[in-house]
Amino acid sequence: MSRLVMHVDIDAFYAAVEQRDRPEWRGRPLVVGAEPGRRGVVATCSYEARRFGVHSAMPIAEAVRRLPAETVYVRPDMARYAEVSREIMRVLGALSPIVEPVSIDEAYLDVSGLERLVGPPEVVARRTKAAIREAVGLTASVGIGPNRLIAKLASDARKPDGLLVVRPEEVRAFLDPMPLGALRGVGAVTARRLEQTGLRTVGDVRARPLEELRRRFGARIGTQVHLQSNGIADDRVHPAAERQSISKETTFAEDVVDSDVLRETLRWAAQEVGYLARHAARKGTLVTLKIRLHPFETHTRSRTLAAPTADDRILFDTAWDLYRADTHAGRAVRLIGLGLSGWAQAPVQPDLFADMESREQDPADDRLDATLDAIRRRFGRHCIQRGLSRRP
DNA sequence: TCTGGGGTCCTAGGACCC
DNA sequence: TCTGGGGTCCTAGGACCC
Repeated sequence: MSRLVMHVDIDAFYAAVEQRDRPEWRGRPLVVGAEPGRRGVVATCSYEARRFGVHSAMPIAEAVRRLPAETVYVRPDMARYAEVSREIMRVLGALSPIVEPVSIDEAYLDVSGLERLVGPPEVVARRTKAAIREAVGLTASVGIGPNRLIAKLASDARKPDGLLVVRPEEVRAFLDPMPLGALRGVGAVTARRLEQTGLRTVGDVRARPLEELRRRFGARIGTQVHLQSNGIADDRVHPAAERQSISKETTFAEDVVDSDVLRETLRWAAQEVGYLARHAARKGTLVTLKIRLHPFETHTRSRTLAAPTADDRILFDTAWDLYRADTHAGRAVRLIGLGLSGWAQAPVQPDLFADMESREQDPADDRLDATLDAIRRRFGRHCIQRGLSRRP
């Protein structure tokens, strides 16, 4: 029996919450993000704003230039969004016992067993959308497919308020026309590299031999794009994984040279990180200082401690020491912050193969297993690390 | 145009050990 | 005097995701 994965994504989440709670903002361009006139970017914007070409991660100054005067700008209210998110995840938990939240407004669900209980995938998807709308008054886009990749692309394909089910026999036709950036792990840099060799769509990648892709782009990326272009991806859904690190950083309104300001900012970050770590019942051994210098040059400096800690004072002393010892000390600083990781008793992360080999054999896994076996035979047992699996 | 903040994972060189 | 091979840890940087 093949698995059925559903991806749920709330449309323009932060902006939708704001418009839901302030009716006078509905129907108007709305931006949630940095304050206009200061440094920062758009976190999310309403669909009315997207019509002007504005999108997430766009510098706020550029958004202001593009948007009309009646645009509403609001700062994010994370506590409120988190509350709405918890309610949405609760609703999803009532639909399937296997829910994996991937961010504040997105989740994967294993809906394999729901056919007999609820009905065909389309019905499951419609019910999900209706339940979310009823519970929190927001619209969601929902995609269902044989694995995470296809489910995610299916939910993206009909946004906003979308619904799409892609069946196994439809996967290739669905994927082939997509741009390379649709594949997981292919961002701007990799997409450019792929395009330089004449590859433009997922179908183009699928038409190339695996060996060539591996030779040109490296074992990891080559194998990943090959598998994905054939519609092969992780179909497992697991409950939330543990956090691997906790960090706090801030960008100054203007670049800072005053070391007192840097020191006190680092002290604040250490207190925040220490507090969060203690509340997560975590102690870490790796302290990482992050600085971004003028104009936009990022560096990290880290130190492994002899004993795990969640102590503000130790975090601050370590980070400040790293800063003072750094050759860049004294230059104008745009951003400073620190992180803590390397938890005591770190959870073991099985790699993709280990997990697949220990898994109970399922006839529907044959195609995936055959492909992986072939790759293993040709390139050695350890040629694929984690990578298609985004969570332990 | 001028680039947030919070994360994950991978790579690669050097140290160090056997 | 010149020089193994494998494994793991540490550190810095970078691609990518939401």
